[in-house]
Amino acid sequence: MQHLRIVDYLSSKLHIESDSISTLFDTCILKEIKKNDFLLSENDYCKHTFFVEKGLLRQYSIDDNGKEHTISFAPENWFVTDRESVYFDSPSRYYIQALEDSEVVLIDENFIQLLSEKIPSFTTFNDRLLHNHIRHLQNRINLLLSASAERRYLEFIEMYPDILLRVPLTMVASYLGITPESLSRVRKDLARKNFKK
Amino acid sequence: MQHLRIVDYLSSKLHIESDSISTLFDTCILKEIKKNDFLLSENDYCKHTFFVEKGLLRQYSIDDNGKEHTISFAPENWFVTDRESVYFDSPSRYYIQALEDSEVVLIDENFIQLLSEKIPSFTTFNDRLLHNHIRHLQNRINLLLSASAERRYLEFIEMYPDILLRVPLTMVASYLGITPESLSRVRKDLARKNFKK
DNA sequence: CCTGTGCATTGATGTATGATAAGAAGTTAT
DNA sequence: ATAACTTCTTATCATACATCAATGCACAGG
Repeated sequence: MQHLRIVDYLSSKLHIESDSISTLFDTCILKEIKKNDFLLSENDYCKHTFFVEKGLLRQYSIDDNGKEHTISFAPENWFVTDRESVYFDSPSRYYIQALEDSEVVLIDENFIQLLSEKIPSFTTFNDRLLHNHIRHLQNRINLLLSASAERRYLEFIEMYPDILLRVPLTMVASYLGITPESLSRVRKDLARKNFKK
Repeated sequence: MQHLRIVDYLSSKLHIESDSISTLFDTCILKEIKKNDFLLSENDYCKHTFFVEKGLLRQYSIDDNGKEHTISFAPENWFVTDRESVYFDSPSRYYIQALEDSEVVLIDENFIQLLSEKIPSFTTFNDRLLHNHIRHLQNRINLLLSASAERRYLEFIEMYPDILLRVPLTMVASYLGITPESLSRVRKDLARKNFKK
């Protein structure tokens, strides 16, 4: 099998030799997906965690008025999944779509089980992932409760400067909870302020 | 030691006899705290998970303008903590305060370790708690992104009918991300609509 | 009993953001 | 190269929600 980024990623995070885990991934499925194709749709039962080898994914919901709301972006070396659907075996409320031609490693519960057995530190790492996720979600809630559109945008570019350059502003707006038009105005204001200084 | 709700709670969740875990809690600290007192303040390092035996707690942040934003409410039989601070050993951005005279069990990392060793199913339970937390946070983000103040309020009363009756509306408003005045108007509108029907 | 304090409500007014529409600029397909 | 899309911006108008200020109530403490 070809060389996988996830092997390097895990070997660095788990502080182990990449050789020692490389073979574990021989059975893993590497899936290529074209721009705009879906890995998950609403009402699907999500069965995998996706690790992004290449490309960029977006997770989003669609509300009663047909509007999209971005839950997260996932570039290279990121995990993305609908934990609610996987863990509680419930129909998903989200879509996961490729924003660029991408490659993902499909990781199911059995494989997680395998990793946990073969690599003792993997359990700890997994736990860390969960806590990181919680930290991130809680921080985002706090921002949505307390910060203006402008401040949220500024935090976004600070946190994800790379992503800003790869996705349409429409989707950034839907991540921030505002319309594309509002984001356009926010950017205009910021540009003006920076010019004045 | 007196009888603890957390023992019943865990014995029911873990499907084990309460007698078999009761003694584990002999070393646990049961703390009484008065209304308006704090279990955690901003910049503290949170060292415990709190289990609410009695009373009601609130977790909230204060923004740059001095406004409070409620992160969560915790009534009897709930766990509350700042996972970010505990897990990543970082100064907390939140306050945890008693809204009523309360009693909480203090659970530190050592005790979690002990429970994991003595009760095999506890690890699974703990994992479930984390996933539940994530599910809850993600759903809330989705609501903040997509729903009006009215809809968020309706979801709140559906989800936490009991809490609505125990906390000032000001705090409900700060949970929903609106001002008390706006909440008052939302409620007025709803009352009018229901009357018309 | 009075008085202070906190909470909810209401009205008047202000503002940030939404809705709609249209055009400019960049991108993709034929 | 032209057409057909997307994306982004701008303008106008509309609205949800915020802000500010005042009032009424309930209730706790002296």
